[in-house]
Amino acid sequence: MKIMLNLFLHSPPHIKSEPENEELYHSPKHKNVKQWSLKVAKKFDFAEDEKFQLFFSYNLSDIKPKKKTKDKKGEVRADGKKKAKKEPEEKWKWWEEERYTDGVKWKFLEHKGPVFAPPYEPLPSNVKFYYDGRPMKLSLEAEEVATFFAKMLDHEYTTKDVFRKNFFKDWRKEMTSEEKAKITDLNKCDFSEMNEYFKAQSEARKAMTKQEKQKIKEENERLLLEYGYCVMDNHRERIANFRIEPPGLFRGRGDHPKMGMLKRRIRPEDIIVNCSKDSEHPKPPPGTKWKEVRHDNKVTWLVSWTENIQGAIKYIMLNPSSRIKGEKDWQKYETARRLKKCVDSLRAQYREDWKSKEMRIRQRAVALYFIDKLALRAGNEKEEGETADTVGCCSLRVEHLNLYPEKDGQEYVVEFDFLGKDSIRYYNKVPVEKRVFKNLQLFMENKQPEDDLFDRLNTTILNKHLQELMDGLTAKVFRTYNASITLQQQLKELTSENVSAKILSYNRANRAVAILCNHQRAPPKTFEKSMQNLQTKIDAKKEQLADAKRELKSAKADAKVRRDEKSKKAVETKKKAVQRIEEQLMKLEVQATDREENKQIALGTSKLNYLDPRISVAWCKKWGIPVEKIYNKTQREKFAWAIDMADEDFEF
DNA sequence: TGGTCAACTTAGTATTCAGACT
DNA sequence: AGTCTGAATACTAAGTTGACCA
Repeated sequence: MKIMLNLFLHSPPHIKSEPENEELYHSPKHKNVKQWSLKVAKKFDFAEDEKFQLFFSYNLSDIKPKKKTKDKKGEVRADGKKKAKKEPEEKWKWWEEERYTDGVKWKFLEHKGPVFAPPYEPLPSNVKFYYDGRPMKLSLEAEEVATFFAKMLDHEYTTKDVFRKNFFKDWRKEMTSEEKAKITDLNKCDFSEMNEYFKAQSEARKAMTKQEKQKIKEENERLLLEYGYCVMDNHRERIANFRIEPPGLFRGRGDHPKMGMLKRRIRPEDIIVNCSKDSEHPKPPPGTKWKEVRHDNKVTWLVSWTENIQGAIKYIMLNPSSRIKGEKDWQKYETARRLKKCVDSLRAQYREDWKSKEMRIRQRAVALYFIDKLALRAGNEKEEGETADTVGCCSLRVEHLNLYPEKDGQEYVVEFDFLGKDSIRYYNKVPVEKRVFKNLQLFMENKQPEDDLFDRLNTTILNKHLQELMDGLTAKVFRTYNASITLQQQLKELTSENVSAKILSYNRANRAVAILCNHQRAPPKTFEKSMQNLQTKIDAKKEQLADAKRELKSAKADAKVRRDEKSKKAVETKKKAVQRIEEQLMKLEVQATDREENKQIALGTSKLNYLDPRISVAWCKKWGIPVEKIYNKTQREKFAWAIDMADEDFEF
């Protein structure tokens, strides 16, 4: 199994040092061997995953069950013979294999560990920091933190009080006692020279020659090849995030009390490595140690560390295309489909519960109604002052809704206005059933605006209840279910004739879901401009159309006078031209509509996380639309299981 | 019963890339 | 070839859920 690596380890011929100024901070050990073996690989044009094998102790083709026998690696390479071009290797269909049942996530796991952030590079001496108008040389530690702030100067974050306060407090912790004594007021700090330096740097980066850019690209590819994959149970799998988050200033979303705090640098001593006992364990950089190496095959992560802002654990895990993520995703949609089967009786049940004598049951039932009807999130309690003040269903407060017995010609209207996940505003006016309305009035009676709406309910209680109604049912299943069923229904309703119109319909259906789930985005910075460009195009096209019509008219007149074949033909040609231009115009207008409607709506999140991909795949197959029109490469990789297994009859 | 922690999914935004346009 | 733009990807914050413990 370890043939390859050993072979190379024993006989590296003159190990030419790698090109200078290469950023090899991440792969300090063995680099020459790897460097060399990579060169060999390139020279001989080995297939990609053969290159990959150079880095691992594990020889995939020895164990891959389905692969036809290939020649033994060792021999081929030993004599340096060029291999036949790899035939496109068939993709592993994990969805056709048996799954683990007992909570075991894998039997074998080998990887190379994380890639650390590059070390801090001190500023050149001509780039100065000024305090109170006078230049001041900072210690390395203080300087590094100062650069984090300097880089953000153009961002409005740095104008916020909380951000500045948190930053300054953490910055001072990094200062020497002299610096601390001197630097007492952030307002007297002048980072502008540093800021300009970084701007110049990024300009310089943009202005690099092709060659230089190419070199960086190649280095990144090499890094990806070595650190970007692991071996899990006989298969090479892509890792999602193999780089450790670099230090910097914490940027929370919304009104976050911790914005501006220093996110500290992660060292090997902070890292817990998870892999199998019998794998080749990743090595920490020379002179360092891992915090711990464990072998827990009941979890999916490869590396973890504790972050210092919230004390949360961060993980390195696999890509969505991996078996371990794919199975879970598939399972999620199967749970949602089971909900479909029982949702009617479940709805009947909570409607009954609106009448319950018990307050807790009424609250539970009304909350569930919101989760079902409005696709609200569960809404866990959060620690006050630790995070932005956001809520979900169970954590709604009285101040987040207004009740209108009658509004805009509708009865029993509830107006929601609150900040949800990521501090995205949820605003909605919905007519509800009378019983719900009465219940809400009751829940809000004698309460202050900042009191909980559902004071007898939390997510634990709700999910316990749901679990009793259906195995595997939790609040978030409703979001998945409602999103997917909405897509399916909309696709049935909206579909139209030609391909581009169909794709517009698909986007519309997708958009209906995004609106349901309140997936918003900031309007792109270039939005107005790009709309304008499109409008210019449309105007030009209109003019072109007018011209074409004029020409057609005169051709007709001409034909009337001349009455010969040639002029008749000319009329036909002009007619065609008008038609063609009309179509083009329509297409542009459709595009403009699509874009306008999408201004503040993000389709990606629902597409990636809520819509059963089999619905989309089935739709594509039914209408002969290439799946590439709907899913890009990454998405096709993530949804490979669905693309392979769904036929046009698939019903969610 | 409530609090904490761990593990995992979901989320918007910043950055990079690629290809259309000039 | 250089620039501009939208799409793809990278990044990492912010949720949900369930287990465990007192």
